[in-house]
Amino acid sequence: MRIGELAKRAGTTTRALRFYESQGLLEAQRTPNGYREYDDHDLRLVREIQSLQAVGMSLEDTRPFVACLRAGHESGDSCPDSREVYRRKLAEVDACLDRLNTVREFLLARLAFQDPCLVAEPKEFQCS
Amino acid sequence: MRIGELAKRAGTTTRALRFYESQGLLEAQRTPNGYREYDDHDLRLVREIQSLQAVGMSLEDTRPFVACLRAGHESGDSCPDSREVYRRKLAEVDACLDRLNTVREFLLARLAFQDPCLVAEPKEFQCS
DNA sequence: CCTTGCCTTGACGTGCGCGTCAAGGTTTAG
DNA sequence: CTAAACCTTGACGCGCACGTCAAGGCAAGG
Repeated sequence: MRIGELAKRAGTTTRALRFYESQGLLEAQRTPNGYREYDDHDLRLVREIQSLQAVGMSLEDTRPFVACLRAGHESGDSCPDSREVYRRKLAEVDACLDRLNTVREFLLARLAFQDPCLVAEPKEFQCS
Repeated sequence: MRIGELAKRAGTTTRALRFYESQGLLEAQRTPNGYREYDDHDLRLVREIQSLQAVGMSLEDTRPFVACLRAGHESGDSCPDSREVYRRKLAEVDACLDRLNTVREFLLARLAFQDPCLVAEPKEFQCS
């Protein structure tokens, strides 16, 4: 399939696919006229990238997963480097959760302090 | 005081202060030679901006607080617009917390699935 | 032959909060 | 007189993941 169809199947854009290629994440065969030609394996790679991005990973983070699939593994996360990314990301997420909880408490305290009626009517917190 | 001293007192840079001015967040008197001249009230404004940024607010978010202080209020969050920003930010934080918790569970599930020994030795989760 | 719709590379734009020169003017210490 | 340490405006850079145009080549339908 050509780049337009791959984009359609993966639910992305041709621009994104060309960008992945420029970053060395995706390779493509070329037809005699210079068009990129992809197969189902490439679609698999793109979907791997997308699902990882969906959980907040950068394109750099996806490299080990793509390499793992390229190496012939069934899933992109069955290689040590990929799992290391998982662990690092988990640590980042935990740190972010801690921070956000602190921020949340700060905001709640400020709102409560400034607007005592909200303490009496916590309904405001749920509906807006 | 001039811009360098204000920056030093606030623990920021002259570039940041000039940027705030370009965004209409900070105003400055000018001495005859064109130098910016600030007073303690301006230092207060800068500190307000910084403390809000520290909890993840954008410069746009800080506008109502600055305006509130300019209007003569004791604290920047004693005006309706400021409290509205607090509430909006709280909603964003809550949404972000939900999302991060989902991501966290995804990562934990993946790590557990791929690396069963981590289930037996959760020590890995704490020390790296 | 012409239009339509695909494809190519290249290059600049986006948002945000400044950092980092560039090229100069001012003030103060020695 | 000169050097150091301030100050001024202006303009480009950064990171990230592309979006968006530009200018053109290729293939198929009518």
